[in-house]
Amino acid sequence: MVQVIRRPTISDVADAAGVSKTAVSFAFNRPDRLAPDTAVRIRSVAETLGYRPHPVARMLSQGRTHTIGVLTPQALSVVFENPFFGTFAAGVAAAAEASGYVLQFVSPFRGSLARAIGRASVDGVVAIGLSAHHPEVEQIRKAGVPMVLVDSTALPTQPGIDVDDEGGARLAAEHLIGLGHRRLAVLSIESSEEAGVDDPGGVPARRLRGYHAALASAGIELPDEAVVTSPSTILGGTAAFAETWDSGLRPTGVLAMSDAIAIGAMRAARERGLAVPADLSVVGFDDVELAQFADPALTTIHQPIARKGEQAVELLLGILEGSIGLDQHEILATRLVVRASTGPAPDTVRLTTEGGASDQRQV
Amino acid sequence: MVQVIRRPTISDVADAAGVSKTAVSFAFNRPDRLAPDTAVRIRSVAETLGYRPHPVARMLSQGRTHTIGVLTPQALSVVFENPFFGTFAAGVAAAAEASGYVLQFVSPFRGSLARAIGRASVDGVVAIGLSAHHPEVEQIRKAGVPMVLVDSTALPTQPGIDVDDEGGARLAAEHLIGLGHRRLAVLSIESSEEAGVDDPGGVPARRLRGYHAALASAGIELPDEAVVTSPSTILGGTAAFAETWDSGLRPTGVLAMSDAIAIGAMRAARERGLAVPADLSVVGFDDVELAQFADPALTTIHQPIARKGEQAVELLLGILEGSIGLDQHEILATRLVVRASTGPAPDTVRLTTEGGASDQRQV
DNA sequence: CCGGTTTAGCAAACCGGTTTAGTGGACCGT
DNA sequence: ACGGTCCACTAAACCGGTTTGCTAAACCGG
Repeated sequence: MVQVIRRPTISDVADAAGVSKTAVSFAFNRPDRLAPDTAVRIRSVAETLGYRPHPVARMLSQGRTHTIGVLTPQALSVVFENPFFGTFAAGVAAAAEASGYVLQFVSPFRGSLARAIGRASVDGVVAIGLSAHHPEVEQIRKAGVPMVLVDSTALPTQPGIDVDDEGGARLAAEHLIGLGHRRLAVLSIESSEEAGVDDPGGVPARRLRGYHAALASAGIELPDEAVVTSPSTILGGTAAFAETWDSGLRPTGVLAMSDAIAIGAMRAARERGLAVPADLSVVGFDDVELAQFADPALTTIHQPIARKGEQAVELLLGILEGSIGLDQHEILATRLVVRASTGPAPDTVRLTTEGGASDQRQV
Repeated sequence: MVQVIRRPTISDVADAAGVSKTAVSFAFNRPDRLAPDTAVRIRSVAETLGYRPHPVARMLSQGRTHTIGVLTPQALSVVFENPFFGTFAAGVAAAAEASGYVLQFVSPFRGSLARAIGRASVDGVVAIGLSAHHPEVEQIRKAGVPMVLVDSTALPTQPGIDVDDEGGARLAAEHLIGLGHRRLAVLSIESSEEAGVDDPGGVPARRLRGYHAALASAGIELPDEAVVTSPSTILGGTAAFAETWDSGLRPTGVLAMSDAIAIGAMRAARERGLAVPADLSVVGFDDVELAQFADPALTTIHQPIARKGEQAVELLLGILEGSIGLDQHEILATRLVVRASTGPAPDTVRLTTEGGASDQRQV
């Protein structure tokens, strides 16, 4: 009912032009194998008939779909709400579009990513935030689908793209330490997968190591209760800082593992009468677009989010055409971006400057 | 080279189980047509062989892809950066996932959407922000691909989902008028397509009509130079307000056609020493997540962005299975959400309250 | 004028499933 | 013992392209 007029097939064109199916196929794909004027004639017949090669049929016979899948460990309905993912997807899309590839998003189907992959018609896959030790990764690899892991553990036999999370985290902590902060709190993020929370190769663990490294070499202690984990959202950050503060901790600096959490934390701080950065310094992570528009503008660790997406598909396409080995692994640099949410520690202020931060409530 | 181990086909399973291809197909799709134990046996053989039906082959023979396309008039690399689109996509994804459909995003290929659709393997399409008068819409319809237009002109023969832009805009304007504002500026958005800027059915035109309607019935004039258009981004809003203010206009209220523009305008206002809402009231449009986290929290017109996406695919799926006619068109409600970015007009303040807004700089 | 090479185009196999139209045997009532 | 149903399963056609191997004609130099 829906499709009244049958779409013309290659046979229709062949008949109308008085040639074989082969000739029509050649007219589109290998014009050099036809006399020039024949090719032109066939194409014009095809045009008047409104013929378009059926993409699915073409996929089947060529054995390639010209589609790359983006694998997410969470449902798409949650993942698309995340601006970080949006930027990553934009990068993926840019590279895919440039190479004429189409994008398909793949999320767990009835609880299983492997099942979902089986239903997807893709040449290869870019997986974001999927732990390399995830049990399904092995299944997918066995299924023979080339895959690039982004933000995952570096695995020798598995191509991947990462950023220098540990180095970035260290920069963040060193920045606060350099400003005189000694009492710090870490607002950690939940790993996107259930099992991965304490995956030693996961992003949260890597960032935590970076924080620890900087603190250790400055001889600063980070008590366990000063590390609290929450979902990487503004509300999550608000709740996490509230929990920290209300439990009696009085940090002068906050190391947040995402910008969303950092912004939420600033909100909670303001609600408690704290001024940022006069009373509390906050440094985020990721440098999403929003970070520069926050109030105050957020000091954070920049990572090339979109670039990660581009690199991932470039790597994947290289693997698909066989020009790149499977052991390729790239680590992109992170850097500190100082904006307005960090400043000298309150204690230090009294010693070095005078005035400045007005409303100090130290404990 | 890449795919060393050939993926098992239905014939492999048939041979291994000593049955016909048909039987294997039935074992998966119509178990009732097989003796129960045979079906079980076949499935277990398939399992041990690691057989998964080839999705592309299945698409070809069934004539359905179980994929719905999301059509965007701009490149995906720009569209994914837009939080509004992210929320819309989340809604689309929620409905698609619930029905077991896969998502494919389709953007112009070599400048043409029709070309892109021709390359896409989808059962139907949800188009966002595509003018119904766009020349390509007709091409796509002729191609026989069912399509639901979102945020487009209502066309009698074309199913669509819209929100009450005009009514929402009127609410926004009435809100400011009710607060005593008389000198207003409108920050308009560029239509997503080049041609559509002055499409009388487009979203910007509809919202502008709503503003005008409210102003007209209050007897307030809106000079042409008080309507300025910019891209729907924070920076766009900053620039637009700057342009307005620096050209000598001194509005006490701003009607922004998107939240991003509103937030940008607040930023520009603050840079000029204006306090929001004491000196300037700003009302946005859309109610994206960010609106509630802006400082001050943004008064805006709420529209059900994600719900629009859900409705669109529900409508599309209904059309695909033939249970819904092609003339269906839904208009979702909008409503005013009052937060902290609007308040009494400065002039009025002196008359009705005393004190309150401190730092008034009227001209 | 002749054997060898190129050129232009075609028939048929193939990709991996689904679906239609049977087929042979078991079971049934009479 | 016999015609009719049912049941369990299969052979072959089909979806709409691409690709391989081949043939007949045109072209070539000697």
